[in-house]
Amino acid sequence: MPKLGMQPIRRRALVNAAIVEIGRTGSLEVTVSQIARRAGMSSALAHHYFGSKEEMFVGAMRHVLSLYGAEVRAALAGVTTPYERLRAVIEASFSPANFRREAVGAWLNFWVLAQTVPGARRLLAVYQGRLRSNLLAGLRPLAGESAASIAGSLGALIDGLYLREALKTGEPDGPAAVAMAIDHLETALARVRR
Amino acid sequence: MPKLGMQPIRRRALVNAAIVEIGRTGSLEVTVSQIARRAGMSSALAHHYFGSKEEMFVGAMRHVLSLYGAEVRAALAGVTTPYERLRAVIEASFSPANFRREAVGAWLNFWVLAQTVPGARRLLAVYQGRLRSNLLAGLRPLAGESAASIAGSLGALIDGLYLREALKTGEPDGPAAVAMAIDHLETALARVRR
Amino acid sequence: MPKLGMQPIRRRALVNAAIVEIGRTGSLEVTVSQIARRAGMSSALAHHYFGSKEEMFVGAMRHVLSLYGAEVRAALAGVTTPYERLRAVIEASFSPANFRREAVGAWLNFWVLAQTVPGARRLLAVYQGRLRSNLLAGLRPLAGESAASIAGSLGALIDGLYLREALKTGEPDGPAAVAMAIDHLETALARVRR
Amino acid sequence: MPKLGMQPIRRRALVNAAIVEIGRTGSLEVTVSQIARRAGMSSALAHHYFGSKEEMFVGAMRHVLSLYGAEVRAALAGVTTPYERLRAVIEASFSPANFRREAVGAWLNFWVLAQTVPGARRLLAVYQGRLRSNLLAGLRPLAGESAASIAGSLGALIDGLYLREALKTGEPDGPAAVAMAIDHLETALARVRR
DNA sequence: AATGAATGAGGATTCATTCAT
DNA sequence: GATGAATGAATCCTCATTCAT
Repeated sequence: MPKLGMQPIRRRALVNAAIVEIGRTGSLEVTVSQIARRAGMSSALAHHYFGSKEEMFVGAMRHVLSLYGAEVRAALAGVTTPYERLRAVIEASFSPANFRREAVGAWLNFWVLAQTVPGARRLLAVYQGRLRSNLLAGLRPLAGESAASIAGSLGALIDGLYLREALKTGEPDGPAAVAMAIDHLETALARVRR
Repeated sequence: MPKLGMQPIRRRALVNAAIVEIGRTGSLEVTVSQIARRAGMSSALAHHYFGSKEEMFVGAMRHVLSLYGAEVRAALAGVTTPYERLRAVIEASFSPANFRREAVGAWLNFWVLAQTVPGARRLLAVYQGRLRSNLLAGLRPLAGESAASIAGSLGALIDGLYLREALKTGEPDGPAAVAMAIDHLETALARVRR
Repeated sequence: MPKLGMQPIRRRALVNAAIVEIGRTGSLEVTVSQIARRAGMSSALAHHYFGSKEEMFVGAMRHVLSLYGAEVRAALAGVTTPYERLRAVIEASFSPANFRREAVGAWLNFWVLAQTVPGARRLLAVYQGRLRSNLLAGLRPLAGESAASIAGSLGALIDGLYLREALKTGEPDGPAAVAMAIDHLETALARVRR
Repeated sequence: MPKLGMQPIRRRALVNAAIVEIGRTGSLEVTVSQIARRAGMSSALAHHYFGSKEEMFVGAMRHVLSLYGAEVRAALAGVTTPYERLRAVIEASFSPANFRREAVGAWLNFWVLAQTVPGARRLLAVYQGRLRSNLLAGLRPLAGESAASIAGSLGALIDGLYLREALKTGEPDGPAAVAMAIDHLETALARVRR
């Protein structure tokens, strides 16, 4: 009987390598060979486990999103008040696990991918939907009918902060981003309360 | 008797064609031949006038930014109060000329380009700098020492609104984007005033 | 306790699968994996039992020829007159066992294979030799010195009928082919007799 | 103004090279590079002028058929009696121009190609149709209602002679093939007349 | 000014084959 | 006996770029 169960190991290795390579070069113009080399295997094997370069990219995107999703879920676990919920969502967005150099660098490229590849588009829609509903859940008790509009601007602000981070040099500054988002949130809530 | 002054005409045609093609496909993976064909000339001529594909892309980016710059300048011409200045900057960002389907679709790709191509990076930095200083000029009289922070979040929000527009289907909704940015601005100012 | 005598079973399965796949696709551009899958085993096992793809093809060819040979032998068993012998050979050529869709589709490809692979060439030569000697054995008593020439044209006609069948759609029509070959034979004999 | 009118020259060179290579190796497993090299150009240029390997093959097939067609037309030009017409068709089939080593070697592969590629299938059908109608035109006056059946067997015989030639070593023997086909024809006609 | 002609370099993908288990 | 794992080698095709005219 042969060595078994390599598939998940290889796929994970490829997905990670893809994220690193995309993040490093800041571009989807990465060759399968590069990714495979970084993942420690031949490009033929990469195709064996993923079928195509595109599917590898979508797999990488899915992985980034699942990391993000896990982070959010974990942060929401210990939450009791609506405000805490909002804070948790925002902090998870800029947590060190997600707001890493590579991940942010890859993230921008995933937006581009979503313009072309339906699978990627779907994933992005799921992400946006979850972010929105998480924000709404926290905002409704605090902002009432203004919740939807605040969720919209807060979501756009978060995306914008990611975008700007992708262009900066040096490591991303998560706390600063959190501070800016929280400030936006509090300012909006303060106005509603009056 | 050679035709005179073809250069600017050809370059403009190519730049426009590049923007359309990038916007249409949502990707930088556009061939020089595609662009040249749309511009009504051979790909050899495209190279003659631009030297390389990359320079064509940078040219396209520069054109988009110069359109934006002109729009802003025009809007600022008739302005007297700081608040009007802020409003003008925001409205120019989402004016029909800039906030077109193609331009927005191309814009996201220019961010990606900036990760790889120094010339593109520089252009993007110039854009960000101008936006920031324009916002600051309007904010300082109204928000004092909070001006910098508000300029930061407002700029990020504007970028985020562009980003989100790139994924939506259908024509961009400029007025809605303006409304959201203005709302953010007024909320922030309201808080400072108290 | 290893399973005993798997080799002939596996080989037969592969040979049949190869014939089906070649016949089905009408081409030698069939992958070992396809054949192995149809034979219900891994491609590695296919190599274990056949050493190489080429040998599998030659094995498939040999099988088709041995089926044909058996058919001829059986038909010749109950034969008494030279004319019956000729008729038997012709009918065996277009018997339902040989003149099946797949077999005919594969057959054309075996001719191509024979251009490249010496083993296949030898097999084809053996087939042609047998056909010729079988025809001659029946023709000599009936046509004397014309036997050789009639055997030649009759053989070419049979091959031609196979060839044409390979391009037609729908199931091969054995009886029609037999009728045409018999007609050729009888016409030739009639002329000789006079 | 650039060098002009290369297209037909290049295409012809490629078509000839393809025929030679297919005939030489006796297989469609010929690389585009091989063909291009023999035609004296890069493989990229071959793709430029033909789009794909398959189209090159179909082009080669079309060329062989057009040569054959021209030969037949020329031979039919000086014909007056039905019998001369038949003789001309047969002789053209085995004329030195068509019955060359390479062309015959390639011919068998075109039959294989026709199993897979619709364009090739169509060409083959056209060839068969023309051959048949040419034979019928000569046979009807001589054989009346037997014309159809004789055309069928004569056509199959011609194809079979080609097929057999493809496997022989050494140069094809046109006259021998002609003799065999003519003999078949005359035998068939002799029988009808009685 | 303009373009058809031409190519080198590269890249995704496939596949026969080998090997460790 | 059997197979998942793995790869080297090859192949088609694309494309930015250059050049002669």
